[in-house]
Amino acid sequence: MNTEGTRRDEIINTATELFKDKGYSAVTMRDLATAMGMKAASLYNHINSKQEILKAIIISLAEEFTQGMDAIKKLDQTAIEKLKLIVALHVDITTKNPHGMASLNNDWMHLEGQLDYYLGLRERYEQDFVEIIRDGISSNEIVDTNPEVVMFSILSTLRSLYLWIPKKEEINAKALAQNLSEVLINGINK
Amino acid sequence: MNTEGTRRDEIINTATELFKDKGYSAVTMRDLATAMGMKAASLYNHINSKQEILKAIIISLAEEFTQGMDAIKKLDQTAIEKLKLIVALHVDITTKNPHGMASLNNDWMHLEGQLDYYLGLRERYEQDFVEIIRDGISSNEIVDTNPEVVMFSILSTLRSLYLWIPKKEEINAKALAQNLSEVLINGINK
DNA sequence: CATTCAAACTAACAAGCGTTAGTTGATAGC
DNA sequence: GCTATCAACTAACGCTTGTTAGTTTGAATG
Repeated sequence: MNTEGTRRDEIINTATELFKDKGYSAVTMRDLATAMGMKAASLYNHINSKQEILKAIIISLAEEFTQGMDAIKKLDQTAIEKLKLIVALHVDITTKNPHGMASLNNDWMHLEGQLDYYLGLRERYEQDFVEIIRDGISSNEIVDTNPEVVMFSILSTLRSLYLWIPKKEEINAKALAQNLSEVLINGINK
Repeated sequence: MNTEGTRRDEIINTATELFKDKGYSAVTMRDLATAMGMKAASLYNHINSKQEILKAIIISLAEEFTQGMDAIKKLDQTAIEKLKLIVALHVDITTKNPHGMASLNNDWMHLEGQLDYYLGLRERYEQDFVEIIRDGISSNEIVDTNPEVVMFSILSTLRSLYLWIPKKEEINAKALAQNLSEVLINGINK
């Protein structure tokens, strides 16, 4: 029963920073230790394994998305409105932790014990997403195209936000979400 | 002056396959050798280093994109028409080598000697891309939004195609490019 | 002052890494 | 049949990897 380790959190934050640059596999415990200003062995006073760090970064983010989607799909809203909320969800989570999103996107396959759990969350998320699009097509809100192509197109953009948000600090989350929704939903054709 | 090594090509193709699953850093020369049905040392009869394999995968793809963009930007066409050609370019290259596209997207930072060259090509590509969008806004073809947001949105989708194309064999390249252009340009709002 | 405790340290481990050197056996050209 | 070439092999190298064990330090608590 402690105050839940600030030192452990610092290690995880530093690791997140390093993982986004070179990926999980290319970052060594000695790299991480150097970045923390200590020796590699000392890291093990705070964490149990390298693997545990990756899990801490990825799983909490994945669960945050699942939770957000669960809330959105229960709402009594139009499909288009739900899509806008999904865009806002991604912008929000990514703004708070863009480097962690790099690991989520690129290093999930190096999860060992939690790989199946992660894949389950992801599949469920994509199913919920495509379901909202199908509803929108049925209700005549959304143009009648392949719903998987639509989801893929939107989700690819949202998943890449982590690459882009850190470069654009002038724009705030709300404005970006609105701008992005506009482009993704209404297109760019005049 | 030989027939330019089919065996070397097989190694590179096999490596491409392995890299897309686990990334460059997590694939060992012994993994690659096992997948080729030989011992690690034997690989060096055909290639000079692990690094050289990565370079062979990534640089040729990057140059193909540069070449495609150079051709498109010289054309006397509307901006929207040029965007459709860019979509087709990505669908085309990705369909021919989806696994290589995984390395291009995820392992470029592990290029050593050619990193600067690669980054130069990428920057030029993105500049050409955003220039086409700016032209489209000036000529009143494209809605007046932040051109970087537009480029980012489209390019993210195109760069993620490699994840998606291998799962959708029923759809052909031409139909996919058309479908995607429709969604990206005209949006999904009815 | 004595004790406790967190958080750093040194030293070392077995395993795995990319790569090199030198060798072998099969195939093709003279 | 001799020779050259190709593509595999065995054996080993020096280094790096994640991780463990045991120790030291300095600050807080009684």
